[in-house]
Amino acid sequence: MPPKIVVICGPTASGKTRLAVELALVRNGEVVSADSMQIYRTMDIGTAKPTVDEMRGVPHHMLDVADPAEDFSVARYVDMAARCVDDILARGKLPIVAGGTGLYIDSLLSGRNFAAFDPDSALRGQLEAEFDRLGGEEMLARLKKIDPEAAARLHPNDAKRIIRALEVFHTTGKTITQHNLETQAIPPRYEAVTLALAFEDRGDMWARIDRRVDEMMDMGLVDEVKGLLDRGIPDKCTSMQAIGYKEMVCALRGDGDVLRAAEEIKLRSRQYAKRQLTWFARNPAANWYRWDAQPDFASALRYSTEKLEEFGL
RNA sequence: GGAGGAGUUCCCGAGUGGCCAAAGGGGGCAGACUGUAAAUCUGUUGCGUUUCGCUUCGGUGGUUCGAAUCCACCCUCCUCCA
Repeated sequence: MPPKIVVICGPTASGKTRLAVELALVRNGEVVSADSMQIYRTMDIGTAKPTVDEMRGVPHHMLDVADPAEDFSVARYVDMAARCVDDILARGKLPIVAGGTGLYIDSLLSGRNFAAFDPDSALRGQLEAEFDRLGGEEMLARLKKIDPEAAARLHPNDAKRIIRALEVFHTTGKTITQHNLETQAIPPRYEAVTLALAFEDRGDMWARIDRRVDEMMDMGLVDEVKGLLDRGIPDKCTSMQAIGYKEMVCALRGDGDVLRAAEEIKLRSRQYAKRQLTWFARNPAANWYRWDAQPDFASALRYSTEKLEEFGL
């Protein structure tokens, strides 16, 4: 049997950080972040990275493990996070994976491995150029000849996935469909009890997100982004795709209207939260805990420990 | 007071007699997702008993076989002249 661990997921600003800490305190746990942007050093305010105070002495892992100028990826996340989890288990403590990046969480739990990848390969550049020149229909037709199943699933506009499917075939000789089947056959690395946080009412979630963005502005988001800009972090870096950063960069380079940028950040965060909900809703095993207007952590903690016990933790 | 201009579906905005329930964009809603994932992509968005019917384009009335599109009056807003 794979080792048992805890997962806390949910959309942005749903209280994951706080619940993870509370649970860790009562269950002798350590937190492993599953957040694709909190991995970057110096990106603290805009990613709502837990502060030392918020951590309340509970060890946190997978924060600040990469430089904003580096490229990061799911595969790297899984390698590093799995080591953290295994180490926590070896020390007899409870790993609590908490975060909002669904792909990272699922990949960590599944034990999935990934086909080789090189973002700067000649092949990749060539495929991208061909996609631009020939268009999606043409590239999808090409994929259909080698991997009809993948082609049937993909939309002609889905450039990223069409290119990746072709790339996997050309570099490994296996179709992505075949690769996926093989990786699905790998037994899960961990068995998780999943706690999913959300708000009963969407309007309450939005209000919470708005407030959080206002707080980020008060805490100095603008200066944090200026710092990154001064360091010359290229726009194409993964880190610069983060909500809160790309909008602010745009404003600072343009008319300097940071308040309008903050409104944009609120909007993008709401939309992101919806995508997260869609992702997590796919997991039939998730135990949802839905807040009313105000989160009640005492009650959520009771619910969580109950679920842990049912799960045998 | 005078001269122009404008009011379109949640928002912006096209549409100047039938092919208009009304382009396009935004937002909303829903979904996808296997090395960029806070990314990327898709569907949908007046109502209904849904290959058809009903209500809608500031208001009222009119012209017409037929109007968001033409006419009259009214209301609101904007610009300019007083």
